[in-house]
Amino acid sequence: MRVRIKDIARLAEVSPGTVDRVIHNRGEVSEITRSKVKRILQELDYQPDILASTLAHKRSILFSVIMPVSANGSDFWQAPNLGIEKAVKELAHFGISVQGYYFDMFNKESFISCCNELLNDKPDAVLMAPLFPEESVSFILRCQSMNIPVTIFNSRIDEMAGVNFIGQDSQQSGLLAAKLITWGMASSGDILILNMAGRNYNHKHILERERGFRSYFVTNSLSSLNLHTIELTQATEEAFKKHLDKAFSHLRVKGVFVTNSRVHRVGCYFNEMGVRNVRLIGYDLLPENIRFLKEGVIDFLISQKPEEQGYLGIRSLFAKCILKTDVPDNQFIPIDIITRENIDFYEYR
Amino acid sequence: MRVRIKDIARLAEVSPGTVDRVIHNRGEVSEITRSKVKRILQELDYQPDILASTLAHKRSILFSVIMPVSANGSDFWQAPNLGIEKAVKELAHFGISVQGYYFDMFNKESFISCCNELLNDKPDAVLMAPLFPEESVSFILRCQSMNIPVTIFNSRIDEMAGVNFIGQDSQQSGLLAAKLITWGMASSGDILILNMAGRNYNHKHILERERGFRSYFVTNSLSSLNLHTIELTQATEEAFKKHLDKAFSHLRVKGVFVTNSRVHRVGCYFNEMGVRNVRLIGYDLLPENIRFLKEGVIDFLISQKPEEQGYLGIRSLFAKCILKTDVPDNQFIPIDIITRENIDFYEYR
DNA sequence: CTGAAAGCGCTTACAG
DNA sequence: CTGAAAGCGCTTACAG
Repeated sequence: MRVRIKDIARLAEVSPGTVDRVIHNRGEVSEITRSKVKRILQELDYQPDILASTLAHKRSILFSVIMPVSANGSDFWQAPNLGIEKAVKELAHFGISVQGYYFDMFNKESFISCCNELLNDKPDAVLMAPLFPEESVSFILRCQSMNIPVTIFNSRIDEMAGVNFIGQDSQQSGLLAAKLITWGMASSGDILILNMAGRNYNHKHILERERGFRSYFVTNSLSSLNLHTIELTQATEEAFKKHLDKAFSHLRVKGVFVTNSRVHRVGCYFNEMGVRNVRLIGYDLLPENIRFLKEGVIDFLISQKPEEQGYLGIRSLFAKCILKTDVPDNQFIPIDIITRENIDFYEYR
Repeated sequence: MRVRIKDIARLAEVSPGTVDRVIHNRGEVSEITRSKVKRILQELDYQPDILASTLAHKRSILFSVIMPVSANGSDFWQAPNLGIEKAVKELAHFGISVQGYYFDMFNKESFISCCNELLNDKPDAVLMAPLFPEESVSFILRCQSMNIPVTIFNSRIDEMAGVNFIGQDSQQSGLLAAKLITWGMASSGDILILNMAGRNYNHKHILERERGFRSYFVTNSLSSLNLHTIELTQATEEAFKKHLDKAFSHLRVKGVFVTNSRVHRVGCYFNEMGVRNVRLIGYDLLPENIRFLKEGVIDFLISQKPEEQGYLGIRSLFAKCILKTDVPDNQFIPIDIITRENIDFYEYR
């Protein structure tokens, strides 16, 4: 039979109310009874019944999520919401609700005002995509001073005590991309690395992917393949085409690695120019990318599983706030390899 | 504010007890009040508070799991238990406990006696790996006559109303294996398909993988690659070696596809005989397989995610018994592609 | 600093 | 066939 507060109370010769005060460190208990109750709690390994607890509370818990607003077209930032909704549905019985705060990822001010708004609403915990490193750190410090736990996802910032991270190992994903793009590649030639982030906002992420990608060629002595990084950040459509035209006319391009989700733009280029037999690999299951994957233009996509990141993010806050269980400092998301043959089984449920 | 039984009772001018009787079809209610209460329940879209409900019940729910005992060495059948335990931990607050019944997968009698034992314990729901198709069907029928919901996992049996399935699309996984083994394969040659199931018990599964694998070569007109199926079911170590020796001396073997988790045996053979540059692909993240994957002897492993199957299995029973929500007839597990570059992120958590 | 009592929303005997 | 009361384990005013 499970140990109840009532049992502890009887053994400690106090009332249930007092036991409750001890359990939750509410004070107003003499040191002597406190230690006595504490001892018995430990001896019997008392575990609270969180169903009864949440039922009695009848308070509702607010989790706040702060991340970029999903831009038109590239709706990568819409995906986490699917996972968040799933988690909320599962946990709705515990009186959990979620409030989202969406900032413009190219506008630091909008991030800061989101942060302020969020703190005004006094959430019980925060899940955040820390796109602006410095501002994120100072925001986290503010949260911590208000005793609000924080979990970050998608991109990392420097280690901070008490902050949990959920996301992918970017460098390893680049290394995996290199394995896939070179696997069984017979002849020598050139491989392009295309960086075309919307802007520099998340550079660390992207750089790590490229670093991982390049390291594979060094480790495996693939010197017959030449790597060329092309920076297309903020490139116009015209500049984009010009760069690729130049590369394809001067080099024997065997493969193209796009370091983010814009790989569909290269897919378009391939189709327009009739490029064939050039391997193409990039990130994220955007609808445009999936289309090219199914057509056979894109060979592999690496998924960051943004939905799962959102899901695990909320579960992480739940564990911290309600269950009071330990949460791992870092939860690394698997690096899923998606092809036209298995894509159908990766729709988020 | 959430609608409570009390609210319904007041509106229907009856007592909470009567509302409860209507909600759970307990009978002992006059048709006239029943329909009145029913109407109001629907109008207000009453949703029970399952926390309060389980707290008041104070009964415990028993889920039974029936699957093969994990054989020595090949512990594929140990993996589902990890997921099951994870689910039970998450749901422990709802008073759920799990009892496992393990049969010898080569012994039909042991399966049948497991079934009988299980039913004696009168579980609230059953999760089962239906290795013996006919006996499984008759067992399911017995469960259904006792109003015990059933979810099956890993392998399918013919469609049965009310039975939910969780598992992988075997044919598609074979097709994926073909894509990976041929991707960028330059020259012509031979490809071996090795069937070495312990016995014929799960033949359908295996056959579908082979069928999917072969279909890829037809669809993509890969006629320069010749496929050879080698049956090694129940082969001794000696026969195994003899078959492979023969194949490797007569054919220009470019790749080997093992249709189940025994791919590590081929890995051993490769190491012993110094076989190099032959692609090797198989199933499941057994420790022996992972070792060869990390060494670069096995190129790809396809994971059936047995842990996730177990996890989803229990969640499926939970949804049916406690939440009373709809559960999809078929839940297809993603077909994960595992390489030495991403294996580290696929340990089950 | 401590205890008795009422309540969270649902369920379960029991009485009529 | 129906209702009033007690209880699940925990929390929260309130009284002392």
